[in-house]
Amino acid sequence: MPGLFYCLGCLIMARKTKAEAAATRETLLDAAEDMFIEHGVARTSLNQIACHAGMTRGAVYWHFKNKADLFHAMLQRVRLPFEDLLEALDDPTLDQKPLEAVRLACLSGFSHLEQPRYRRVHSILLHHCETFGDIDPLSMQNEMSEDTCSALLKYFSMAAKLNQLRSCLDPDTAAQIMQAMLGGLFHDWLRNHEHYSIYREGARLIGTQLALMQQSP
Amino acid sequence: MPGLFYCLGCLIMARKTKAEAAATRETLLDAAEDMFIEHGVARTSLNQIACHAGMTRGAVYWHFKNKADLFHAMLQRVRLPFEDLLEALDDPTLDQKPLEAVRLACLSGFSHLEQPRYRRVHSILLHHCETFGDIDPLSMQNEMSEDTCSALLKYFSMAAKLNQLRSCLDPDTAAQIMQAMLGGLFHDWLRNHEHYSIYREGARLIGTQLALMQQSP
DNA sequence: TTTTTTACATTCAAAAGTGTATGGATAACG
DNA sequence: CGTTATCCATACACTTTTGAATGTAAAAAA
Repeated sequence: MPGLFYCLGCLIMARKTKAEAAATRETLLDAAEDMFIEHGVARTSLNQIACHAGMTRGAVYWHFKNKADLFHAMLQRVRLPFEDLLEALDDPTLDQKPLEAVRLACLSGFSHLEQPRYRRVHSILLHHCETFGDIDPLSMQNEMSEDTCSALLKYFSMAAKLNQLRSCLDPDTAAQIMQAMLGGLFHDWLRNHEHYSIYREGARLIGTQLALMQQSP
Repeated sequence: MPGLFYCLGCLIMARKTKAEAAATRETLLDAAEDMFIEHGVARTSLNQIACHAGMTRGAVYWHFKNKADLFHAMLQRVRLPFEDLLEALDDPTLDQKPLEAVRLACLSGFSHLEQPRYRRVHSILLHHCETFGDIDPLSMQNEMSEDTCSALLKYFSMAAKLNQLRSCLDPDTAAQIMQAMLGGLFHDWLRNHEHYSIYREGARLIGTQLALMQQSP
């Protein structure tokens, strides 16, 4: 346990190695997640974060410029789930089955979301922070929505061309309906993730919805 | 202009009539809505609210116990939209057309939401406040979701009994899908209400979705 | 090895916000 | 018409939080 000893009755924490310093940075971000979820972003002070991590504000101000900088670092530890969702859509074997591609992309997104760190950070973004500093969670949500909707539109258009979409359903409307469903599921599950698995329930709902949208052969 | 004059170089505001006092209370609540939407609930001080209303904190502390009390009063100026939605479902002429009842209930909810005060307060609840005092917006959202879902389930069950629901779709799943859609639409529109009308777009999407769910005769 | 930089803890000053106490003119009431 | 309670502004004490300054022992560099 290097660098830990007493000096004049006061506990002195000496310099850490680079690896140790990086670890304390992660510890601080973990502690910030905890406090943000429990008390909200605005109502947790940097001192609360430092204490919960077993340190003082000195550590926080060394690793981060201020609270907004720490918040930004916390966000950058996770990638947005819908990017993964879009990634999974790039499967060449699904070119002839666009609705199946949408289904698998949703499943991929759900499974990413169930990882604790992803879930916690997105819960903070959606439910535990107001507009804060240079970070506007609403515009971030809007970006996610637009990305999702445009990707969905692309695949629903393919489905329409392949005559796999019900004739009464145009691709735009299909994409909007699906995007609203995904957003609703997302918000709902983040509010009470301990009650059910978004992977299981989401898969079931998305599956039946896609079946409703599909042109019966 | 009663009760307004100068005294020793300092502007003195004398006692108002009861009607005037009630008006300043409303003015304070309006100002609070403005500031909450612009800066978030946690990051607006009572002084900012008072200044934006053209008064001082004295007025705020006279009409409200503290910030949480003011927030609660702001919420009580609007009723929750899904209560109206449930209200509209109580139409006896629709007993034989439960899916149509659901559609009309959604329309009723949408039209209520487009009233500025409803929209603003719900926008604050969903997007501009963290858990605050004795008010937990997440549990309020959960209550709204559960109420909506149980009402939807009731009517989708009726539809199933009347053989108006597609056979591949059980009432529970139908209610969950519809509730996710409504929640997604709700969040989406509150994020950028200036871009479209939830009444028009919502009506269109809900209509096609219900058509997808309906058993073709 | 010597010097410099790092990785924090501690301390301090300043600002902001809250709650309360006080004052004061007048509307409301008897 | 006199009294009282009201409606709000002002002033004060207190707490909380922030950002910066300082100290320091060891890691890292020279």
